[in-house]
Amino acid sequence: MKERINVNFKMVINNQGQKMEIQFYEEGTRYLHNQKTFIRCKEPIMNSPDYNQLTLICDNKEIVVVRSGFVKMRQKFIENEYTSGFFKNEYISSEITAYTNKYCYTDDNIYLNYDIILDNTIISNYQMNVSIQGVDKMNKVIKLQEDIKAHLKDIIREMGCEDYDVILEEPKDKANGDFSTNCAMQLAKTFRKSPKQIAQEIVDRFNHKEYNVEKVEVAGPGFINFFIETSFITKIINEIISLDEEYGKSDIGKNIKVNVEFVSANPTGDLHLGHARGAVIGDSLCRILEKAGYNVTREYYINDAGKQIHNLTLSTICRYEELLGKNVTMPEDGYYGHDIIDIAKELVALYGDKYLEESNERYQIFREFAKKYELNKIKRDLEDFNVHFDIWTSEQSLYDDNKVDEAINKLNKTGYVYVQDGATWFRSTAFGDDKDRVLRKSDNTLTYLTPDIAYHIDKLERGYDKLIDILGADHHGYVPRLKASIACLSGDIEKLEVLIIQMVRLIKDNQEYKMSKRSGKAITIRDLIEEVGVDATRYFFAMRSGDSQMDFDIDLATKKSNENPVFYAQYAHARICSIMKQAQEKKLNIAREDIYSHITGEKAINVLKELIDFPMVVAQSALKRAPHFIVNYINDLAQAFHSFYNAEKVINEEDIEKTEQMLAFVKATQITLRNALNLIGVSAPENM
RNA sequence: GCGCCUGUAGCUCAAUGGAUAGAGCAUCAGAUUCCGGUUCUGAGGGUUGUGGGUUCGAGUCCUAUCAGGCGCGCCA
Repeated sequence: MKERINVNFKMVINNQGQKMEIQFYEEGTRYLHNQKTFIRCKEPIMNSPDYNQLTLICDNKEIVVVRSGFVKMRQKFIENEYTSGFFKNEYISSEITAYTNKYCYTDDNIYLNYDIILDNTIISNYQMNVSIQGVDKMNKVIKLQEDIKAHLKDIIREMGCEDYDVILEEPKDKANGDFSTNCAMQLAKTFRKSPKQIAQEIVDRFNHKEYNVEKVEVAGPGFINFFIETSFITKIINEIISLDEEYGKSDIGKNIKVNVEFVSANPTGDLHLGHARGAVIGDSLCRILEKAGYNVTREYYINDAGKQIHNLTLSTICRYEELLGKNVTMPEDGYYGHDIIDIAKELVALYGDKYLEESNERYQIFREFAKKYELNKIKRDLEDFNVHFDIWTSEQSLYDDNKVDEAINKLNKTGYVYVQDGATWFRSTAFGDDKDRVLRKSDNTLTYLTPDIAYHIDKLERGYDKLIDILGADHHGYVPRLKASIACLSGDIEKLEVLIIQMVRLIKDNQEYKMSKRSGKAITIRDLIEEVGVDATRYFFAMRSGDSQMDFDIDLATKKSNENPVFYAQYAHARICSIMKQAQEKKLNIAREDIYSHITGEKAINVLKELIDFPMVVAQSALKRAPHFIVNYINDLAQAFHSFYNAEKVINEEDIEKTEQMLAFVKATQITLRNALNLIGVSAPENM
C-alpha cells in the first residue's frame, strides 16, 4: 500500500533570478489546485541516467537538482508555468509529490539531501527530514511487516545491492499473499538476471520461522508473495478486545491542532441536500482525524451580518404584514420558504399588530428574532443529524470585536492594498489569484471577503496549525482570493486547506428536481432525517468521494431504503449481538488468549485480515481527507463476516473451548465494526 | 473564452503507477429456513469518453480533444 506525502518547499529568488534558496519541509497536505506551480514525481527506474537528477525550470533557466543519500522517495521535477509577478521577489510555495510504501513508517527519520546546481556549479546543499511516527505501533501484524521489510533489505544487501529499499505491498487479491513485493523485478537490471531467478534466490535466503511466515512463493513475472501463519494472525483478537473503543487509533496526526470549518450556511432558511452532504463529510472527517491522532476543533461560521440577513428581515416583515391583512409584495431577493411565515406567526402571537408601521425598532427586533429562529432550527437539525460543533462564530461578533478593522489595517500595512474608482482593492493577483478583489466598495460597505479574511486571521491567532474549510463547489472560485489573503498576511499558504464538495443533484420522478429559493420548495435536512433516516442518509453521503457530483434519488431513498448498504453493515453487527446474547444466556465465556488455536477456518481468517487493516485504513482516510475509505472498509468487513457466518457456526455446546475462542473472535469483529461505523456517525444497532 | 471537478458494467459508484479493473442494485441459476426476515455461493455483463505521450507496467501521470457540472460581480 502506498501513501502519497506532499512535501512542500519555499523558494527565494533574488532580482537577477540567479540565486535561489530552497527550504524543504514536509506536511501531509492535500493537492493544492490553485497553485500555479507544481512539481510531480514519478518512480524512476533504478540506475537509469536521470535517477539521481531532478530538473527544475525556473524563469526559463534550467536548474538541476541532484539528490544523494537515502533513497526513500524519488522524484522528478516537472515545472509548470506560474505567474511571474507573484514569484519575483516573493516566494514560491509548491510541492513535491512523493510516493512511499504504506507500511514504511518507522520512528526513524527519512532524509533526503539535495545539491542545488546552477550552470554546473553547486550553489548549495539541503537536507530534508521527514519523520512520520506511530503507525508501526498500530498492531502486531503491521509491525511484523516492518520486520520482514528490514529482513528483505538485509538479504538484498548480502546479494550485493546496498541501499535498496524494499516496498512491501498488500495485494488486492488475497490469493497473492498477505504481503507481496516487486523488488525482484526492479532489481533485474542491477543483477543482470531474470526477475524469477532473483526472486527465488531471495526466497531461499528468507528465514520463515523467525518472521512467522508460513509460505513464500514466487509468482507471475517475479512477484514474491508472503503468507503469514494463521496462528500469528489470531493475535489480533486479544489486542482488539483489550483496546476496545481505542482500536483503530494511531498517532499519525502527531496531535496537530486542526480547525475544520464546515456547513456554515447562512441562517436564512433550512439546510438542504448540499448542506447535508457537507455536514456528513465534514463531521466524518473530524471523527476520522481524531482517531488518527489529530487535535480537532469543529467550527461553524455564521454569516449574520450581511445582505442575506437583511433580506431575511424584509421577508419576515412582509409576511408579518400579510398575516395582518395588508396587501404586500415580497422583495425580489426575498425568502419564500414556509419557515418565514412561521416566524411571522410567532411575531404576531408575540406582538399583535404593534409593529404594523415601519420603524427602526421593528427592523431590529424582527431581524434578531428571525436570525435566532433560523439559527436555532439549524442547530437542532444538525444535532439530530448527529453532527456537533465545538465553536459557533458569528460574523457580527467580528465587527463588534473590531477584528474586521484590524484585518484591513494589517492588509494595508503589507502594501498590497490600493484605492481605485472610489473602492479599496486587495492586490490578490500578486498571490496567484486571476484578478484583484474589492475589500471596501465605493458605497463604503465591505464585500463578503473582508470579514472572512478577519475570520481566518482570528482562527490562525487562536493557534491552529491547520485550517480546513469545507466548501460547496459553487464557491470554489472564491478559494484563490481567500488563499491569497492568507499568503499575504501569514506568509504561509499551506496553513489553509480547502476541500471542495461537488454538487448534489436531486432526482424526483426520474428527472432533475430544481430547488428554488422563490418557490421555497427544497428537500431539507429535516425531510431526510424523517423520511430516509439519519443512518441511511449519512451512509449514503459518506459512501462517495466529495470530488464527484452525485445524484440523490429521493424516491429510491425513501421507498426502497432497505437497498441502502447501511443495512447490510448494521445487520452484521446485529447478528453479532444476537450471538453474544445467546452466549450469555448459555453462560459461555469469551476466551482471552494470545493465540487462538481453534480459529483456523478460511472465512474467519479472512475476517481477521480485515480487522488488522483497520488502523491503517483510518490513517489513510485521514491523510487523504477521504471519509469514503471508511465506508468501503465497512462494506468489506461486513461482507467477510456474513460470509463467515454462513459457513461456520459460532456456538457449539459440544466443544466449549472452541466456542469460547470463536466468541472472542466475534467480539473483536463487533468492536471493529462498531468503531468503524462510529467514524461516519452511523449507529451500530443491537437489533434491526 | 478562462479556471476547477467529473467521465469506469444496464444503473449508482470503488480501485495505492502493479498481477485477471472490483462492489452494490438490476438480470439469471442454485443454497439456507437457522445464532435473526435485509443471509450465502455462482454466472453473464467492460475498447476505463476519444487520440497521442511518459513508463518494464497507465483507469491512475502528461498532452490534445469531446461530453456533463460548477465558477468567473464594487453578490453572499
